[in-house]
Amino acid sequence: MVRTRIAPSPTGEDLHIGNLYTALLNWTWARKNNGAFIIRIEDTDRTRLVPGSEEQILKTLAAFGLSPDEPFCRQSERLSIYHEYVEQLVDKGHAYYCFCTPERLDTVRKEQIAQKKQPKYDRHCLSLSPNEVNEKIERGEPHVIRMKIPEGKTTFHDVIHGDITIDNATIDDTILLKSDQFPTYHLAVVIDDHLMNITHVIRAEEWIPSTPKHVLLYHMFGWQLPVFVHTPILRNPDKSKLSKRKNPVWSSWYLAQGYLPDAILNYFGLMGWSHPEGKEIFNRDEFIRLFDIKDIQSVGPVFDIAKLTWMNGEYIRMMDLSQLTKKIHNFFGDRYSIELTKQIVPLVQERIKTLQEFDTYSSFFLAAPAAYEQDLSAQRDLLISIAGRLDSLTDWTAQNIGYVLEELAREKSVSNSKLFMALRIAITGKKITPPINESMVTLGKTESIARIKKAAE
RNA sequence: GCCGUCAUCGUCUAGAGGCCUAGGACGACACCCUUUCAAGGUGUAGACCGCGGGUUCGAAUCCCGCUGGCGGCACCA
Repeated sequence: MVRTRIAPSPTGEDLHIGNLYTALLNWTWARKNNGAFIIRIEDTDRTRLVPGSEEQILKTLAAFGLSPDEPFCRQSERLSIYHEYVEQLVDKGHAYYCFCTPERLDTVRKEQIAQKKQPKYDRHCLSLSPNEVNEKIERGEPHVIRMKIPEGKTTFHDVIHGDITIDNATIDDTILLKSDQFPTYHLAVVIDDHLMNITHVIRAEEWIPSTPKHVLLYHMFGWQLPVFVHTPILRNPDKSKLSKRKNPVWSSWYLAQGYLPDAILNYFGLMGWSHPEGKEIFNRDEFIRLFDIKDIQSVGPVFDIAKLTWMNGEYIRMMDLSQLTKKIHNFFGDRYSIELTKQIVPLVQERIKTLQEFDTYSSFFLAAPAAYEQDLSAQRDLLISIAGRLDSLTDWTAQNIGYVLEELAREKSVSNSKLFMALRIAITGKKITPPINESMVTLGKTESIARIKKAAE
């Protein structure tokens, strides 16, 4: 049975968008194989813990419909398990206690760098006798447990990258258990993935360099290796790893902007993977059916928000009116009444790319413009004529409005373009708006004419 | 610096030796439509497949080297 997982750290304000991408891949692979997708909170870094982060991450995942098949777990509640296993490693001679202070470590590292050598622990504490170790522990000296990297080379297979070999000499005697008795990622991830029967470790490729450590640990424990799948990492436009300095990275930011979960996930489906028929728009079921981890490309794609925005617009366009109306009304709370929303949605559905954009198109329905995007001083006479003509209109429909205004333009020898632009600015204050005649119907005759007269002042 | 990894239009990608004078999508641009801006429709430009060698009758596709990008080198994950 296929079992996948994602292992977010509650050290940020929300789920990182890159983690959402990995979550999608893991979730999809589990779904495709009728397996299980689980969430494990990796909260072993007590200093970077952010309150509320875990809750937000879980909430975001749920909002995207990537819910786990089992209750989530926290590494901080599994400390005794890590202690038990790391002791096994010490007993077998695969790990050792280290009492070096951070200051000494720092000094050693700086010397190594100055000598242009690779910064690596110098195994200062490896020579300690068992008695010395016991004495130091009894005395309460702070200590960590380090992995004793054996000589040789380590090779592992990755579904996307093929065989990867690393010389063990380049691997540091990594800390497995920190002085606060919490495990480091390397120890915890191996133990948990094994104990939780994870079959496929699908994670970002930034983990490739530390995978040999994990492989070594599996060997030391005598455990079977999972399948490793190192996925490309999403990039900023400058190709660096996606970061919050250069891009919005918190998943719920996209939700708050009015991007739809399905559109975002569909967009991610195009990152490093492509539909066999070249289709751009496809739903989750189709993705599950066609997706295969072996087809993922190894290049790190740039996260292109312009294409995401286009795709989101396509999703909005595909929604039926009542569904979209409900969604927009919920999105804005009481800012737009359900009745008003219902009237506006048909006017803007084709043009909005995000739910948030609804507001930029529609805010003039709520209040008369406070400012005009274009100067109307040269159009006063024209506006007054428009107001007069509309005032005499008895049947207030979009068609009639269009008819009389077109007639007015002809009489005045003014281009439609000019007349309607002046009207548009007068009514909405903006240059880009929903169809103006229909908008005026929604706004009502009295209000519309009042706005035109005001603009002519 | 050391280790690893990757390399097709600005971006996402198709391409697994001849179907490629390299296809699609986003974006850009142009035109059309039009009771208007936008939206929509149509079309155009855009990669000599990072560079240099090889293998082959034939290479974007295979091999080698180089260069460049990216990632990693914490008591962070």
